[in-house]
Amino acid sequence: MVEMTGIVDVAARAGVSVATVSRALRGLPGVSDATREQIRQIAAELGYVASPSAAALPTGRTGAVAVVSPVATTGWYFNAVCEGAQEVLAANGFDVLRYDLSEVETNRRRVFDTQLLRKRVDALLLTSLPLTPEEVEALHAMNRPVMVVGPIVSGLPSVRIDDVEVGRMATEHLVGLGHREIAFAGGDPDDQLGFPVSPDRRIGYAEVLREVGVEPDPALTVPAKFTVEAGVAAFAELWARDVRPTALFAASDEVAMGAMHEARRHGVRIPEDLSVVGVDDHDMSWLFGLTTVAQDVRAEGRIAAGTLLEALRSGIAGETTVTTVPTELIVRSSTRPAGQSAS
Amino acid sequence: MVEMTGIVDVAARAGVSVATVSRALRGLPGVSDATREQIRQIAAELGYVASPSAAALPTGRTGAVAVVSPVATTGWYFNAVCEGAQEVLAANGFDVLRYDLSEVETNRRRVFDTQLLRKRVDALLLTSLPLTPEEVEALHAMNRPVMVVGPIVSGLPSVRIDDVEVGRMATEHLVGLGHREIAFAGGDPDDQLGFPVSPDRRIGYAEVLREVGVEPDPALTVPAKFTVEAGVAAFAELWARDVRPTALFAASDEVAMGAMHEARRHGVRIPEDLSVVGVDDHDMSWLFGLTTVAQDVRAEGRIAAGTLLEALRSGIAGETTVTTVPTELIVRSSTRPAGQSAS
DNA sequence: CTGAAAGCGCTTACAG
DNA sequence: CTGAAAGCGCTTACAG
Repeated sequence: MVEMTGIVDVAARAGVSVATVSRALRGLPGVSDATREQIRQIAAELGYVASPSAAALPTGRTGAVAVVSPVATTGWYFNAVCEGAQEVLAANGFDVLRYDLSEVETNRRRVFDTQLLRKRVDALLLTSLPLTPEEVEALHAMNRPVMVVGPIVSGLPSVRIDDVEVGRMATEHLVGLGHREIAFAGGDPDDQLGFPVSPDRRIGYAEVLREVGVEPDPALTVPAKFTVEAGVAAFAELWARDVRPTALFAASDEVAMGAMHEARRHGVRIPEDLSVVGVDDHDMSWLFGLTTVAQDVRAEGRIAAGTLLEALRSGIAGETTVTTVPTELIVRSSTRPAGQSAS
Repeated sequence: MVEMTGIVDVAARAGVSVATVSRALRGLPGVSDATREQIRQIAAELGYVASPSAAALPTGRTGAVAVVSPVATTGWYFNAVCEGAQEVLAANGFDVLRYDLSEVETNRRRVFDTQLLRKRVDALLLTSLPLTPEEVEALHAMNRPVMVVGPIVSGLPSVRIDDVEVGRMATEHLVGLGHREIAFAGGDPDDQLGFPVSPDRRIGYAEVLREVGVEPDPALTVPAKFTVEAGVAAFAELWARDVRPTALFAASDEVAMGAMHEARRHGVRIPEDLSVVGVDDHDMSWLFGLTTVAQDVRAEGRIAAGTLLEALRSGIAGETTVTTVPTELIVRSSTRPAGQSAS
């Protein structure tokens, strides 16, 4: 092992005890300004940095927070949350440990092994993760601040958007353009956990349709996870059902992108033959001219991280509050008034 | 602090010393099978997991590796590398700490503060990071395994693709289609560090052009960082120069996407008026029908992580070897023979 | 095969 | 304002 300057080196060089060095460097009271300044100088010269492992032992604080997300593949959304969180965490000297739950079984056990994670991080940030009641229980037992970004999870504080409202905004836009035969693509048929995001968006969609006197047609609803591939499959399914809606509300931009791609493959022009609205304002959505209900995912990550830091600082577990951040309709070129099929 | 079962609890319950528990659980020799099995059982019952911080102190091993990437914004590529790396790292029980170098000045200092990082992680994985000689020096001084994914960095082992060959493949494809006026978009004009990726791709491009008797025209080369926005700007620049190439080789798919978008805005049809080739096979490239020189970025991350684990396991610093992974041309609909402008 | 004990590098009452 | 000392939860020679 190469020389690693430790606290004793600094203490020796400064002619004080390690206790004083520890207090001085961490800004604790009870150190004269002169001494503190001198110690700082020496620490800087020596390039001394306290070992997080060593500091974690007596304090129980690791200086790290975990960001847990499902299936790495789903990509953009989770990375954006993580980027936002990481931004504020790093600025506050915290490390971030990323846990991706790809192989469902294995990794889930690992992540929610309270012992494991509790010894590793001071707080947890979960992104759009379906959780069982037992898992929520385990998280509480961890006795560490937890935030979830995405859905409301009973018993856990979260940062989210109003998904029903999202569904309303998208559908109102389409309805306002005169569309009445509007398909909905979203919802994971394999979801056993009642993950509410897509269902809520669908509720908003259904509400608005009924408000204009249209009963939502089950034949116009197709399931789709939050991926481009699911969007492709969703449109294919609609097409196979022989329904020909004039508009499509996709539960996410990625779903919308896939659906648009598949639609074009069938000779359906967008927006001439089909108007499409997505959700998220994915980084690439503007390239597709995609109209979307935008959310600031990175900001959500930042807010969640900030709340976590606050809880850590105050030592208070934090209320189980739900912070709802605003969304905004961004109209681009994938939507247009109904009945204008002839360009 | 809530009850955290520690090694003493397990030892007490098993009626053995903590030393034996430590050895048994880590699979070290010198423990009878019966004892080991019993200890395992008890540890499982109690949900005991060794504290990484506590274990790190005597061993100097944190069980974590850092994945360092520049500017979070550049997105896809770095996330893909990280996903690949994380996959193998997590499978081997390692945590991954992500460091994004967004605010250049500040974070760079932070990350390359050898003391800081050395006390935090056992190994380092750098993605496409321009490094100064001093930084390479600092990395060596850290005395920890380091791998870089992307460019060859003198003195550091890396996993990369043959960028000159990439340039050749893309250009040969276009030349083979009969194109001779081929633009190149790539290279960061602000780069002070001689980051070789784009320049190498350009070398391959120039080589192939010369081989068919065409002297590369400086007017057909425009700078572009690896972003969609840069691609937009690059095409705009070409357009402003009043050059009208029949094909464009973009240094990355994101650049290509931006360029295609801007081209269409100017009424340039793809591929009728302009053939476009990118590099990477970005997750979304197929949606654009983009012809590209594909690389398996996640695999590169996996390989780099595997090498790191091997170095950690063997204790050997590892050769400064360069692993070159293959690339493959994927032809889609953004390229077509020259001179077929009339559709 | 197993244990007692020192030590890893910090932090934190407790004294002074 | 400052220091001596115990302790955080492990690992690892060293004995036996």
